[in-house]
Amino acid sequence: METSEKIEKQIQDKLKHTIITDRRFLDDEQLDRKEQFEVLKEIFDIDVRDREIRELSLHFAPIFNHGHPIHLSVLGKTGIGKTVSILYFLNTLQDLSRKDKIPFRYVHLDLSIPKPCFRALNDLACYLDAAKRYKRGVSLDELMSRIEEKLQSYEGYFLVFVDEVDHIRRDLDSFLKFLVKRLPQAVPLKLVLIFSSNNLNWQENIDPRITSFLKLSEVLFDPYNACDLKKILRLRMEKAMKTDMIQEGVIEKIAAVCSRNHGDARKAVELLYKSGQLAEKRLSPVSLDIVDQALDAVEKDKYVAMIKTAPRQLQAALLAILTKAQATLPITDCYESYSRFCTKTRMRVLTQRAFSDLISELDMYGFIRVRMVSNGRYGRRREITQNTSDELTQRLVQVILMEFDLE
DNA sequence: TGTCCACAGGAAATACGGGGGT
DNA sequence: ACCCCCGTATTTCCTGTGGACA
Repeated sequence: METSEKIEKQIQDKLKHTIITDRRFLDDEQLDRKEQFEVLKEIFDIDVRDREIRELSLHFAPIFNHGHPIHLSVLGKTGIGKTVSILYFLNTLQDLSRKDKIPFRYVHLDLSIPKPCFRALNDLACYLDAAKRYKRGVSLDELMSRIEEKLQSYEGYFLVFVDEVDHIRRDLDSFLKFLVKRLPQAVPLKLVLIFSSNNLNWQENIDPRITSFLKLSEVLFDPYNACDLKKILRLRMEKAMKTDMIQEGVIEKIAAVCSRNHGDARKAVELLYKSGQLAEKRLSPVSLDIVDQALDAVEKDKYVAMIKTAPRQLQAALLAILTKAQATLPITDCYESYSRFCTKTRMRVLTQRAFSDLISELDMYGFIRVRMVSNGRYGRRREITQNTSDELTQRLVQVILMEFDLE
């Protein structure tokens, strides 16, 4: 009797302290396009992204006059709503053009995960229903021809939204050459391209013969400021959480922290989500203190998740460094302990050259810091400094060992 | 001031693996 | 079943270089 009472009370307690009522609205991945648009529309309605949308409208207005807008380059950091704003805009554009009986279609080429030219073209072909999904084995030329063939009979506006152009890993040149020079000549349609990128100079490394041909207009997306973030967070909170469980100032704090860092809305929402989860676990409302803890947790999770999915060799390299106790150490020392580890686990031992690249990669991801030190007469070398807190270091070591099935 | 270490890091070569065409 | 082709990972080869030392 007593136990059942206890259980009942625990359940009641838990329910009373539930904070997140619909987690889907705290994670865009779980929303479908339509829901994303709805959320977005509400944000637009409170004047966020007003300027950007206006610029887009002005740029594409000529379509309704049978003009031909030039290509567009949309710039701005990640997580500030470039993709979803543009998609929303394009969708509206499509509706409008339908009303005016203007043939208009668009394709969203999503390169948020980097892929080579071949994949990108293949994706485009798939959207057009011009080819199936190949892994390998078809030449680029073949794909291009098929795309052209498919579009041969279409004469309206055709818009390709190349999302994160600079993510085309190899041969961005030939990809662009196709879109900019070859395709428009091969088919009768009116082609308009939109490129988005978080790198302001993404055109820098492109063959000048293409750039000179490519006339671009630009729209710049600003990072969200604290005020925008506050509006966005409040909206999400109302949709997904019990508002009375969230203390005064929490939203403001998250908005402030995130606007200071990157102005990234996705991260802000993620932080709100994590705070909610943490608070639920503690059976307490979301307080400022909990936000701090969530901030910490989000940061650490990022590193752990990254190393978990990283290639074996990279894991081994990091392990070799983390298990060395010194604060700073030259790469050669690391290489030794790395190669020892490899032989122990019967992995292939990479050359120093390759190892050196792994080190640079680890530096890029922020696991370690590398700096060049010159000893003059005695040569130059790079030195590695650990960049993670002791606690995180231990956790990373643990995770990597687990990945290797070692204790 | 010139030398020269000990490595960095670019470029090209090579190995590899897996899918499609035939 | 065999060959060809492409993308990726790694190796091999090589040139470049900051600055202590003589």
